[in-house]
Amino acid sequence: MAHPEEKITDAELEVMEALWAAAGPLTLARIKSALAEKNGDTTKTLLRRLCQKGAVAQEKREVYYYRPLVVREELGQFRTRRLIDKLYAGSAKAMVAALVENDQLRPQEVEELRELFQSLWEKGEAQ
Amino acid sequence: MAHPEEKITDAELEVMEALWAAAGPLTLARIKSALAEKNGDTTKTLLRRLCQKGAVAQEKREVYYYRPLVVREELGQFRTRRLIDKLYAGSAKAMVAALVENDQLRPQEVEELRELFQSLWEKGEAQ
DNA sequence: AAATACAGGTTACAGGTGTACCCTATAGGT
DNA sequence: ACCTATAGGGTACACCTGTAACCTGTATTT
Repeated sequence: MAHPEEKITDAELEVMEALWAAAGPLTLARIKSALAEKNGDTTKTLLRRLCQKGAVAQEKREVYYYRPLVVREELGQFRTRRLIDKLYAGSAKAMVAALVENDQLRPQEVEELRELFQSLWEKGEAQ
Repeated sequence: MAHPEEKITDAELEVMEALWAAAGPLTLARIKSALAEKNGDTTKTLLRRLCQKGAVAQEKREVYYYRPLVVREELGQFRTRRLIDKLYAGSAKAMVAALVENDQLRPQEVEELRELFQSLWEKGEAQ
């Protein structure tokens, strides 16, 4: 699959979270316990689908080990971009402004972002 | 439906866009031409589903007029919050930082956001 | 050894989603 | 008056998604 990011569903994302959270490849047993799933068969299905989609690789040892092929940050970027395009007319700034407008940022975060944009801007001015 | 925002699909969103873009309620004919749809029947289905979901209201005159019940900005906020929770560990700041990191903001926008956060911060310091 | 647990592989199945067809009545064009 | 387009209402259908059952062979427990 060219862009596995596009196709990862909500339930599949939970499995990806387990894989991302781990230091290395995980067995099915580890994934299931990480997810504390009632019926582990569901996890098996999700893993199979993720492999089909190219979002996860399986490595055969005594037992299969699973490893994420999609990077969490890239998925975040992809989803964010898509959201901006669909609901903020393509303007990332519009989304950030809406976050401010809707009080989604704590004072502490406002302060940190102020510093971030300040230093970014100084860098821009410098050249 | 309690939260129609949760359930609006991609295809349905196109119809919502047409309704949001208009000044007032639209007829099916107007919506179809706004969407320039090959097969207008699909739009009929989407409109019907949106009405069922409580995202759109129909008003009977000589012919039905359709009006959005979901507000674009609220849908944006809802989707954004969900994305932040799922892929940025609930931190809006992390998402904004990622936008910066991934060069999703034009210099002009950086400047505007710098001013925005600067004035926000000054307001915060003031009290 | 018998019983249990479970990985790997396959199949199932209900509900959601995108896309579309059919039918009927009516309105507008010729 | 007749033809054509189409709104409104219903139905269809393949694919996706969440959830899970079944089977078989092997490994672990008792």
